[in-house]
Amino acid sequence: MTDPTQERLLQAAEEVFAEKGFQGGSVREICKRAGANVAAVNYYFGDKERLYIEAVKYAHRACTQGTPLPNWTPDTPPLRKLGDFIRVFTTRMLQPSSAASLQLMMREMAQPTAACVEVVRDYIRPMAERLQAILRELKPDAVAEDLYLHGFSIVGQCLFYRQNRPIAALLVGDEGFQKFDVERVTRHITAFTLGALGLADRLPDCLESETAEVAR
Amino acid sequence: MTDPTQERLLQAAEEVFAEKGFQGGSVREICKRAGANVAAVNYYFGDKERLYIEAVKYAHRACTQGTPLPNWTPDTPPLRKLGDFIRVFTTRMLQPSSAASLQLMMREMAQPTAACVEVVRDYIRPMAERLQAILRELKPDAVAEDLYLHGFSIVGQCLFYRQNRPIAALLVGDEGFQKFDVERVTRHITAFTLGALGLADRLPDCLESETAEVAR
Amino acid sequence: MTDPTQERLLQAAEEVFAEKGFQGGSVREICKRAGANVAAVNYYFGDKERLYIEAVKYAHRACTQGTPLPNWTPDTPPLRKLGDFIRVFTTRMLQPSSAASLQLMMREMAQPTAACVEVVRDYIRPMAERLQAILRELKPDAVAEDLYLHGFSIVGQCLFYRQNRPIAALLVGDEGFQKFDVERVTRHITAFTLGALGLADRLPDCLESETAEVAR
Amino acid sequence: MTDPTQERLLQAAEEVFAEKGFQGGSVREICKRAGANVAAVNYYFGDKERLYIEAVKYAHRACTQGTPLPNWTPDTPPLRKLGDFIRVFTTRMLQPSSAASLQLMMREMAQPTAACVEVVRDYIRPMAERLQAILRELKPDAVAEDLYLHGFSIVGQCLFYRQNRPIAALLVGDEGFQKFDVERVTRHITAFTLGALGLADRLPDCLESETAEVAR
DNA sequence: AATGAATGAGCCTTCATTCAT
DNA sequence: GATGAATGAAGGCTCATTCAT
Repeated sequence: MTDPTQERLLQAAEEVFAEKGFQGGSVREICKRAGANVAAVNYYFGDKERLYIEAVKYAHRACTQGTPLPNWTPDTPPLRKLGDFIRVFTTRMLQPSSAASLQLMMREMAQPTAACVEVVRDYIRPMAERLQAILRELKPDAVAEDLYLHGFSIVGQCLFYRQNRPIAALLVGDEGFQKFDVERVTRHITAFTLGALGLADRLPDCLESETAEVAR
Repeated sequence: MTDPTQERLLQAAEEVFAEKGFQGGSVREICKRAGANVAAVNYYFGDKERLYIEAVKYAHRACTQGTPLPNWTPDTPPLRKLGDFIRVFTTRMLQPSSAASLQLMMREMAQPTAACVEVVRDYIRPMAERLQAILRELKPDAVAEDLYLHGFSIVGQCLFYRQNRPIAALLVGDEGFQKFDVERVTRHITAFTLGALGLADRLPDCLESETAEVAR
Repeated sequence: MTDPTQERLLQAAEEVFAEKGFQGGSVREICKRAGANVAAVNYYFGDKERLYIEAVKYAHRACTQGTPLPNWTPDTPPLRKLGDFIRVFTTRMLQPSSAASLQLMMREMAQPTAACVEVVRDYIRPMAERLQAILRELKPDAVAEDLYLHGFSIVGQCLFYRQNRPIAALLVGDEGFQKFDVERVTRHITAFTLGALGLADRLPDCLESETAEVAR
Repeated sequence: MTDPTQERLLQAAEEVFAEKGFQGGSVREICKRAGANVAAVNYYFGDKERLYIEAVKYAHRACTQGTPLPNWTPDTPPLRKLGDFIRVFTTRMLQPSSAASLQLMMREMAQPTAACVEVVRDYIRPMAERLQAILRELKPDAVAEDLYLHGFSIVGQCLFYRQNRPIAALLVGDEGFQKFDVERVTRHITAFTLGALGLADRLPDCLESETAEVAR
């Protein structure tokens, strides 16, 4: 992790695998891009598959660490938390900085490998549980399955902008897609979701977060 | 197209590419599975990439034809159309029959290739325009971009169940995911969406479609 | 078998494997020596191991076909058969024509692989049974195990000249080893064996075979 | 030589090279088995080939020291010496204790390397000369070449049981080969050889050695 | 003296593709 | 028109070896 060659290999692997997939990316290209020897992958990671898994985890780490959730206090109101959550998610989806990382994650979702299990366990489940907790505060009487359905609806809206970005861009044009920036999408999804929860009038409670708090 | 060998090649390519991706799937395996000669791919399609594109289009055709939209009359109320649309989409996402086709589509979304352009033009854009038309009927004063945002929210909810199925299944368990069947998910997304549109009380107008109408 | 490329591959494999062993010989070198493509081995034989097995069998065929046993008639006396057998064996061991073939066989004996089973079944067992039959005629009252011990003693004497040729040549010098030609070794082993069988006075009955009959 | 790491490397090399040959055995595995560093081989022996040579010599030392010739007195009769010699040789060939050592020696015979010269000079030639001396006592009038031929016949019979053990075991079955134990083979080869020397009636003079004398 | 991190050469195999038939 | 034999390129990986410590 601290070894600079290992770090460069992970970065290169993230880019190459994101661009060409596990099968399409070659160890040779990754090493070349990382300025390392052909044998470096086997030396540091054992084999190509393990490098891939580590690259996926590295990618997810890059995605989440770049845009963390705010540090809520015990008395942060749940609506505020929900607004924060949506904003963090849309930010992750739309900011171009971590394009390769997200691309790699999307590949992993489409065709899960051994990496998926580790990523879900280490990174996704904690996020999911935080969203469930927020929704439980907002709908204390709902059964667990309904909470999941609501969570899926919220997250599904956010993920759309990354997972189907090429399609959306083809539909509305690249310049058209530019208009869907973080701010606009966040406001839309927040309003859409509050309406669905029957809390349309509480929209201001959600959006008062300073954007500076979550922007990196 | 009418050549039975060509047809078998497309089916085999759909399966293999869905399972292993473009790079992972081999021409040899596809030909073997289709009972054709090793050179058949190059003979019928020119090269592997063109076969892939045709397989993606074939897959999308299979997806849409398997679960078509109902034939609405001019006086079908828009809410009913919206309900139908959601049901058709969730059905496509959740029914296991067309697993390979959808899997291949998901791959293409995650990493668009030349096939993506053709699929969007031939199959996705028409669907998108129908949804835009429905939403325009429901919100005649909204600007085009807001209609898109609403459309993305609706479709994003539906796509979630396919694009992130492995993750969702890991979160709630395989047996837990079974509970999210077409009926339940359809009702949830319809209700969630109507609420977001401020039409929560109109839910019955959406759901009166006989399921037989959309079941294949 | 009839394919000239396949034939050349077998010959090249025999030489290379004889010289460097299974691990030491490379597919690349074999193909190069055979004037074939690098992929030819996998195309014709599947993998390196199968090529090796076929090369060993090819080598044994070359050894045995070059110096076959004479066609005995029902009334050929057993001593004559024994003399023929010894002469054929020493000829195979000492004639330089099939050096590579024998070298490869010796390697296989020292470290048997999957090829050994097939060679024993197809080529060695028939020879062994013929020797057993001859010995049974000469010693009708001996138990089977004693016949094997005698057979091993006879064959062991012959094999020595090939299996330990480098050592013997180092002991007596290369020019000294030259003196142990087929004729002399045959006479010695025949006389030694007849003496061991208590038939020393019958030596002439053994050696009357025309050498032309077994020389190639 | 006295360095314990060097000793462990030699033992490990003997085992690995015996099992997989020079090319098949890897320096890494040898070092691992010896609990030494990857670079230890190059440090102690220069390169892999020199380690191999030392391992072969080490193996031959282990073979001969494990079953030494008895200490004959000047008046030990030659027939007794011959019997001892045969027994020592068959014991070395058939006792399973030194399997790895002998296996490695057999490999070296089949494909002599630089190690062969040294082994012959240091270990084999002395043995050969002792056998020549014995035979010279028994056949004082024979020419040197005939003495060699007789020596080769004797040693060839013994070596057979090791050099062609896999083949013999395939011919008579593994359990069948078990019956050829040291005692039986020794008696057979001794009797066979005495008969060949025209001394069949002197068999008792050969076999009176106490077995304890040659057992390790 | 002795180590282990790091390397470049080479391994076997699979691949998509072509060409003569 | 349609095939299958044959190919060159490239794949992942293992190897013996070296060099700074």
